Amino acid sequence: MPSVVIIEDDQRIRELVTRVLSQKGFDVDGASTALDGLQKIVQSSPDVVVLDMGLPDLDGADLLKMIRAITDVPVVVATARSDDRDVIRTLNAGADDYLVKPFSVEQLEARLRAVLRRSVADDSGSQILVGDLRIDPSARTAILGDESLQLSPKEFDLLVYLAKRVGVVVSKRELMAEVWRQPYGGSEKSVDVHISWIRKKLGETAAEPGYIETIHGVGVKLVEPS
Amino acid sequence: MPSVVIIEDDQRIRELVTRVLSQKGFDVDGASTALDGLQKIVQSSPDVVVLDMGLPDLDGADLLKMIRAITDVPVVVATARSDDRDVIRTLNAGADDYLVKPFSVEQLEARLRAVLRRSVADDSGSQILVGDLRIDPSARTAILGDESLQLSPKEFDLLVYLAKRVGVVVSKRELMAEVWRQPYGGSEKSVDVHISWIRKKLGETAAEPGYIETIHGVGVKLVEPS
DNA sequence: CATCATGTTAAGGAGTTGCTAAGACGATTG
DNA sequence: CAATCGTCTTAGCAACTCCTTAACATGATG
Repeated sequence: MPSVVIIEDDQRIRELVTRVLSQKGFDVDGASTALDGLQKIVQSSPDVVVLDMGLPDLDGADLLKMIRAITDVPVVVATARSDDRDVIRTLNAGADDYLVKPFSVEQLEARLRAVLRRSVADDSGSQILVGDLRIDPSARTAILGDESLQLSPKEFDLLVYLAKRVGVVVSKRELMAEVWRQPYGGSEKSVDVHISWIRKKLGETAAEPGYIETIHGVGVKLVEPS
Repeated sequence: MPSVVIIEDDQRIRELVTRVLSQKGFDVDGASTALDGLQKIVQSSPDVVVLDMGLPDLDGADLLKMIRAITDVPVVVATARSDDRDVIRTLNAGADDYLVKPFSVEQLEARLRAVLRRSVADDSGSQILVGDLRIDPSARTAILGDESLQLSPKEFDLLVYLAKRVGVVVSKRELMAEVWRQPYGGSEKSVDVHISWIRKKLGETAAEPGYIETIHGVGVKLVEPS
């Protein structure tokens, strides 16, 4: 079930959209202010965001920039102005699609589904090689030597994130933000546990590191084993 | 001209700081609420942010995390509490420096310039070479000849700080402020101990210096061994 | 030579990490 | 609709690392 956060100050519109989209099989969360919306996005990592540009407390373009800075979540913008330059500027600011008010909920649904389809498809990239480790992000496979590794989703994402930065120390904070998509709040203990699991599957331990090295008080890095 | 965003709800303090810092050559932008502050940060990408932790509309720590999630802009935090654990928690939450209220604008200016200096010097891209010593800040590795050095976090940070200023004498006070992040008091004895440990790992002593030289009564410097 | 700054080592405690196990949660299946 | 499976999170404890402090030694300075 795709999840949506809708940021819209007009209560009637918000409730209407929420009700109809819920019926259509979306998991909808509403916010009436920019700050509330930001928080909800961070907390629930929705699949798509609907953003009204005419919020009373903050310029819509600024909020869009903030959202873009935090996540790559697709954003569908609803605007009252139909000005061409405005639309272009909005799309340049990082919106994935737009709607001109007043819009029907059916229109909105169509846009949402289009955006969701697009975001599923866009996984590009080639293989990553580190030592005897071969990782294919788009196929979601990891092969060590000639043995295929059975990694859980999070384990795989974590390994890919490290593999894209071979030799560079990455902090747990960064991992929470980038892999877990929880820029704040989240406990960083999960990182330790997942690292431990990956190490086990790679046939190594923290005491006898091969690919994954811990830098005490700083983070971890993936390296070619020596 | 360095630009500053100051987030502070007390109008008198905000205006005072704004006026004085403007005279000193800063481009100052004030915000009285968390949301306004976030907006200004996104809009103007300042060189540094001054954040009062005692905002009425949002917990300071939360706002700090949000700022951290959005940008890497340095943040100097002003707090009313001088509690040690509090300070530590604040720095861990991503603050780059802190001030205890009430503070003079001169103190603030000094902290700002320190932070700015740090972020300019933060050329973390490349390696640093001194004699047979090769230091890579992003991988957090230090190699002497062909032997990898096992340095603790503080030892590494200290060595990097010295290595970025080869041949320049650095005082212990400066090291306490810049490496230990304790601009005020604080025993400087730890510096001696850490220097000693680094020397040992570099295979030298104070009596037979190689890379690290002491200038009695002044400080230490890193040099190419002769 | 008296005094002060620095050098070095050792020990304690605070904090971090590693790893196992148990619960929570959702998806899948019979 | 219950049972099962896979996954993620949390809790907890052991092991470990690191930093500080203290204490004493050594060296510099006037």
